[in-house]
Amino acid sequence: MLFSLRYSCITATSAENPQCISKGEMSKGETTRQQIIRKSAPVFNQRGFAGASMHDIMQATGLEKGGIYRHFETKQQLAAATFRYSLDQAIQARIGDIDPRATALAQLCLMVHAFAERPSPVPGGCPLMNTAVDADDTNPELLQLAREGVQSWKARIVAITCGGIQSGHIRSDTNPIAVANLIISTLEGALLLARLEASREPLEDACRSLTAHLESLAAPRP
Amino acid sequence: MLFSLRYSCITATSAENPQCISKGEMSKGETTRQQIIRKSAPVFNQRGFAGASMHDIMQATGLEKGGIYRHFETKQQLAAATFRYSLDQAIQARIGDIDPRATALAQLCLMVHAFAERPSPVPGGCPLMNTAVDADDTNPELLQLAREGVQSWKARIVAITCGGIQSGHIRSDTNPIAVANLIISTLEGALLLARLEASREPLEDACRSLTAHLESLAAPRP
Amino acid sequence: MLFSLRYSCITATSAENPQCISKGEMSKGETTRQQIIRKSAPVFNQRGFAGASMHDIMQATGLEKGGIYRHFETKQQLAAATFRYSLDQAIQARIGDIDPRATALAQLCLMVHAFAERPSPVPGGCPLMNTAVDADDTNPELLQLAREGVQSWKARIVAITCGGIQSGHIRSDTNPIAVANLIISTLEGALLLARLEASREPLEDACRSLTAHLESLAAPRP
Amino acid sequence: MLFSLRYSCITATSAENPQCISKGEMSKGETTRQQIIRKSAPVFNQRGFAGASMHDIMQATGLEKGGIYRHFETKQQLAAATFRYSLDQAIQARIGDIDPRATALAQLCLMVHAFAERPSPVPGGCPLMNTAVDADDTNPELLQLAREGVQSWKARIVAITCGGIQSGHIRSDTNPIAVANLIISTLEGALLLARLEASREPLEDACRSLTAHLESLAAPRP
DNA sequence: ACTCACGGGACAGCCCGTTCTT
DNA sequence: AAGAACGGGCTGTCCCGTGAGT
Repeated sequence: MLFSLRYSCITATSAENPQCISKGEMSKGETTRQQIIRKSAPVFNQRGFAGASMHDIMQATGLEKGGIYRHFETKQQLAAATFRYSLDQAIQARIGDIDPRATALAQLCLMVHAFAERPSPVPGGCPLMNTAVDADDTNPELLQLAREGVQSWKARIVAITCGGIQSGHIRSDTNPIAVANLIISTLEGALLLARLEASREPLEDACRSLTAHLESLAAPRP
Repeated sequence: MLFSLRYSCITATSAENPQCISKGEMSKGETTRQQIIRKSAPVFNQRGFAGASMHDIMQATGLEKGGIYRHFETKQQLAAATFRYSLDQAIQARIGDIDPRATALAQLCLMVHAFAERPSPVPGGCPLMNTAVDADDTNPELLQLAREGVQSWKARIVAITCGGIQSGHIRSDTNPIAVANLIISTLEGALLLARLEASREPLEDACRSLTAHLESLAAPRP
Repeated sequence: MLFSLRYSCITATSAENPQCISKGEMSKGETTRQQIIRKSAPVFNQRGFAGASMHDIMQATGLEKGGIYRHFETKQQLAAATFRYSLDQAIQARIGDIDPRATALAQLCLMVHAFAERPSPVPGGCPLMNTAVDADDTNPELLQLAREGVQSWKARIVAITCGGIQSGHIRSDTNPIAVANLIISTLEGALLLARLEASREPLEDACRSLTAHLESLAAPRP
Repeated sequence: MLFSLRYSCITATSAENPQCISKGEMSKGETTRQQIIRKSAPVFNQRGFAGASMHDIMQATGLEKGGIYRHFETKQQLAAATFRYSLDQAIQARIGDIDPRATALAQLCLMVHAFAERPSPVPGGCPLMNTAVDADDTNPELLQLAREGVQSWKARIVAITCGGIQSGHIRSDTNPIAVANLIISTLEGALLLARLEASREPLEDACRSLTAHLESLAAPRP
């Protein structure tokens, strides 16, 4: 409840032209724009803002510079759009199919498992971590987007936890924010480790640990 | 025991010319080289390899290009040296003063607390995470260094845990690697969150959670 | 007499489609074409050929590029058309209302005063000087137009002077071409000075000097 | 006297590193810098700021971009330096050898003749006129330089005229500023005409007219 | 008749690295 | 050992012009 506003805000910023998607109709230019974003997303996600050149974007999209710059005024704007897209994709892949009618703990467990099991839909790893690290100290705009992204994710977890407390499934002495911090920290950290070691093991360990922790939050049956 | 070899390996790679340091004597050139590394480290750590220009390095070091390229053949080599330096600094700051005669659990707890409480000695955040994210997909050499860094850290935790099991302070059914994965994952993830939110809260939550987890590993008194 | 041909030639080249104007009817396309010229003229006059981009023209006209290129094959052609328009405007503003039945000297004085007192109807200063300076060494076509423009202006002065000589109002030992050269030189130079100093003073000085000079050309009463 | 300050100011700004020239010794870089200015001056003077590309400068100087941008931070700075050089050259060529001990009127006549007879030492015409027209409405910095240039020229004429009045050679009711305005206007305008017509005639006419005017300023012998 | 979309090349400026000089 | 000077190449961006679509 407390965070519903913030959460809705992220969906608004991350969805590119939702009305077009819902209508299923797009103008020629809008289609191209979406294609550019889709094709550019891996480039930025893998190489970072400074490491991705417009030449790379040209190759990835198959368009010439003139064609790209018609749809985005600057590389910065393109990077921002691709980040929103990448984040949106990552969110959809991980929490898109969580049943809101399930128990709060079940929802959280599902979120953790989905995160641990499904690789990032956009090549290059978690866009949130990538952008946070890449943009820190150099690109305030992108950093702000990453900030908003993580806050909305956090808000989502807090909202579910609060719901669980209210419905009596989660112990009332639980701190929702600490739960969110722990889940996100452990998952993102495990992702980093898994990337470096090229192994799924850290993710599985994180998943196990978080699941155990979540179960310990269950309210005792009356 | 199992990991002692690897651990010693990291100290070898991360320490720049330890014999010089121990001797306390350095040639003029070597001093300059160390200065370049020390002054460049924050630049690479904050902006990444592609984002840090030689012009930035020149400003940071106060040297002209010729002066820098006398000591490093390429930007790549300089970046590698600064990464080794940054990582070494980070390790020393966090686990340098851990008493090897303390209990295994005490050592691990101290490590966790030191990590959570002391900021990175090199500005720009954890060099391990930064380099892992920055070098992934673009710079195999730096990526390999980050890989070695995290593996040596992991080996250190595993070694302590194994020691605790052997000495009977840690439950024998404990998986040392899972412990290492969890510690590193949670701490690094919390660091990322803390950076994005500009708050120490995530780190404190991670510290609390890890401490509780470590205490649960204590072997029951006979 | 001698220059009447040349003078009529300038009106032909500088007037855009005079037959349409006389008829008072224009097709849609022709109207648009005229609008483009009218709106683009200040841009070219202020920034020069190389300095005026098609983007500037688009903003000034409110049309897209395609809409402009329908009416002009190249930027060069558009620039030529706008120059002709600007020059025509400037001429009309300065000598449009000179009564051909007045004395030759009166006509010349009026011309001088009109030039000194009325600013260029197209923003950016005298299109003749602008184009001459801008096109010299780089744009032969525009340079030729400027050449024709100044020659026709000169021809006009020469014609009036010759008329004055024939009618006995101007001393017969007067060199009409030198008169034209002096008038044009002094006025254009004063315009340049006035622009640089943002002051009307140079123009007034020039006007005074030319008036005095013209009066000295009056034939002595018999 | 009144304008001596202003006049000295222009010589200060227009002379590039006068101490080096006087000493006759220049470092390698300074020599290159002077060469760049000397070779670039005609390019800017002929094509204008927007019309002159760095590629043109490269061809003219025989240097690569890196070599040029070492000495000038931006194209703008290079253009400013070349303008100062061009103006200085033009001034030296026209009034450099005027004997300050001659009569005021003689000095002015010599100046007029020198201007009319000697072509601009830097190809492309009078840098003052070129820059004034080119920079107006687009380049305030260059415009300001042109402004200062013309003001210093004017100040020079005014100073000579004042000297003539004080020494009794010039009629005391003469307005020095009007004299300066007329001389500059007529000469610059004639230059424009001469350029357009590719003829020296307008310059000769201007010279004749100005000479006559100057003679009319002579104070009557007592 | 005009907008939208795109191509390909040119622009100023910055990049990393090398060489010459001191 | 360090600085000064220079070379090419690459960057993001803007350029003029064309053609499909409405």
